[in-house]
Amino acid sequence: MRVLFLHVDYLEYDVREKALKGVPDVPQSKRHGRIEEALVCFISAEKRDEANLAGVVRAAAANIVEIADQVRTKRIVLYPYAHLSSSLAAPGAAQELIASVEKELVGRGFDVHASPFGYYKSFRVAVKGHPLSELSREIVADASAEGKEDLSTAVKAEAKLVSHWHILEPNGAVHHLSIKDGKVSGFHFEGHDRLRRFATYEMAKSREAKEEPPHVRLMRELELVDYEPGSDPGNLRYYPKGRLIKGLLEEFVTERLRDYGTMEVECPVMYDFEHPALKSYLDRFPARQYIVQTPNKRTFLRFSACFGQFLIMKDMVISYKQLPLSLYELTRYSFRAEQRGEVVGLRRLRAFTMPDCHALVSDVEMAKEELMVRFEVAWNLLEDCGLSMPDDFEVGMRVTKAFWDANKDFVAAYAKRWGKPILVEMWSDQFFYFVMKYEWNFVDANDKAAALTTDQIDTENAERFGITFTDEAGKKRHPLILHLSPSGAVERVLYAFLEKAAAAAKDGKTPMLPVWLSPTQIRIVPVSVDQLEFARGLLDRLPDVRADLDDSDDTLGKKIRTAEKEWVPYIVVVGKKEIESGNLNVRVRETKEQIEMSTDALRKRILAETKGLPFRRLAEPELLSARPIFRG
RNA sequence: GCCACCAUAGCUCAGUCGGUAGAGCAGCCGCCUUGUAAGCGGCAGGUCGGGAGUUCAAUUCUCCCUGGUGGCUCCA
Repeated sequence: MRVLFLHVDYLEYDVREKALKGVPDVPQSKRHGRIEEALVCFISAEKRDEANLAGVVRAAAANIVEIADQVRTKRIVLYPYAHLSSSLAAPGAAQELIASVEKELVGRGFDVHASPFGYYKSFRVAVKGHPLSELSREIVADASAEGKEDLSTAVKAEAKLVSHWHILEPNGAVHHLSIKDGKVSGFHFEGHDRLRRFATYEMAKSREAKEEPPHVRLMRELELVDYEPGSDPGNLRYYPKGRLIKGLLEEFVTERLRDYGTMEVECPVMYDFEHPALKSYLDRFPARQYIVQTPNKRTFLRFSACFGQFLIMKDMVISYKQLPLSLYELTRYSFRAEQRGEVVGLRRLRAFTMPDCHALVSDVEMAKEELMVRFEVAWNLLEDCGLSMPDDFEVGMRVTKAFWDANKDFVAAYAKRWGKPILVEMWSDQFFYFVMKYEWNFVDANDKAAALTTDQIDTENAERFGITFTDEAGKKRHPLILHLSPSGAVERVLYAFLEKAAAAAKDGKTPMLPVWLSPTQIRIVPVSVDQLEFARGLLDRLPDVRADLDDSDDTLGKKIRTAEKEWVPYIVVVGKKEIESGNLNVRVRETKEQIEMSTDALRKRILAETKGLPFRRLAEPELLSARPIFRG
């Protein structure tokens, strides 16, 4: 069946003479019609429709309802129109079909007019002209039915996957969880409120009406990151201060991975859809990629560093003596065409920066051992960069039943090392390429969980990509692959810092970033212009920290306020007293106290606080008067 | 992707029952030269997100699009 849709101001027709013999006479009262504000459907029923009239009626009604909803009209005109197809259905079938569609639509509450079938008619029509006002569709019963069938095959397969939820305590105790009316039971969550919220988030998947996550306002107010309407949703712009913070995090994570002993590589961001090794990997997730048309092939943008590194690994010659062996890349970016409604702030992006480190191991024993080595790398990394371990996170561990049964000791040891109860999801079958994975989830004020650190034991991809190593016996074997993102997406680390600061502010504490990430570490504020020159001299004595100078002619109170709004951790006020004494009056954000110390003592204090962490100079000019505003 | 809501100055917002708009902050100029979160005065600043429709007239009403927010769905 073919349908031409017109959204009209009016349609007016006059019935002329019969086009088909044997159609019933039309009474004089029905020989003229005028319908206003309607969706007009010119319909041609086709030969193939006769095979499945009911299916076509259902599909047609669904299409018409969809478009009527879009143009927001309840009035529909069905206008038999034979000229859309060269393979028409028999008149009887066509008539029956249109009548059934009419009945179906009336049943759904639409105001339906059907113009007479089998007559020549003259008509006048006024089409609205907006983009949806003219559409044509080819409606096939089987196609829509088949489409549903395909979808449900995948859905069915996934539905077969049975999840069992548990809480695993550090002492090894296991508690089965169940959920009823959105309430999780089976474990006493006293003292573990965030774990309860995380478990509820994972199991119930339902959330109360909440507001915008606080980090979205903060990331813009602090002139760190912003939306970029000129790109695609989830592709952000970073202002100098945001780039500074992100760059420091990137350097830090990469440095820690090098210390761990990985080998850094760099891979393309786009890959050939038709590459045989990628095809089967991708087939399960066809809708999620960004597509790029190159001059001669269709490619997709990488969603992680996985296959870039796998493609290197499959060409490598590897001995068992070299295992465990790992490759690393900080992807800038990984691209995922996430659903529109899911993209928000720094929590869920379409382009994000992810450290990704894949290790080859010979067997499960080595996998478990190496996974815990990497556990410590990730733990120390997060702790040293300023997050609280394990307080700021909740573990979600996913295992197959087979892995759980065979490695109970290992899983229990993991919970013991973590030091507080963890959530375990157990799957009846291996549905994904891994037998075990864990994530460290940050649970924000809106009870949304975002996974940061994650590691997985992958049993499938070495074979899929043809990655091998030679074992002691001289035989080629497929290794297992660990997939570690030691910090998770760098953007999410910043998200966690901002959400943490917002939560602190809500508790009446002063929100701030760790000193090593603060865009300005020291703000020098002269009491009046008389101290400007002295203040400039101080900048020279603070070469290896981020110190800047408020040289505006605002009042002292105003300059303090400006610095506080920027979350500057140390504010130095210089007036006559300080010039005389040579000591500085330092306002410490964290403790809200004012202390007196020498310039060098302050410098050393900051160097001590940021020891072992990367340093970058100021992202903007050191004189505030020389700085543009990126966002009011 | 679906449903709902939102989009007015750089920022936060008010307003126009259809006759093209206003405040505070920020900016600029001037005065003040300041002791720990907003000194005073003046000036400038808007295709009221974009396109189309209705209308003598649209920022206002209608439709579409874009961007954002919440929920759903999703989350390798």
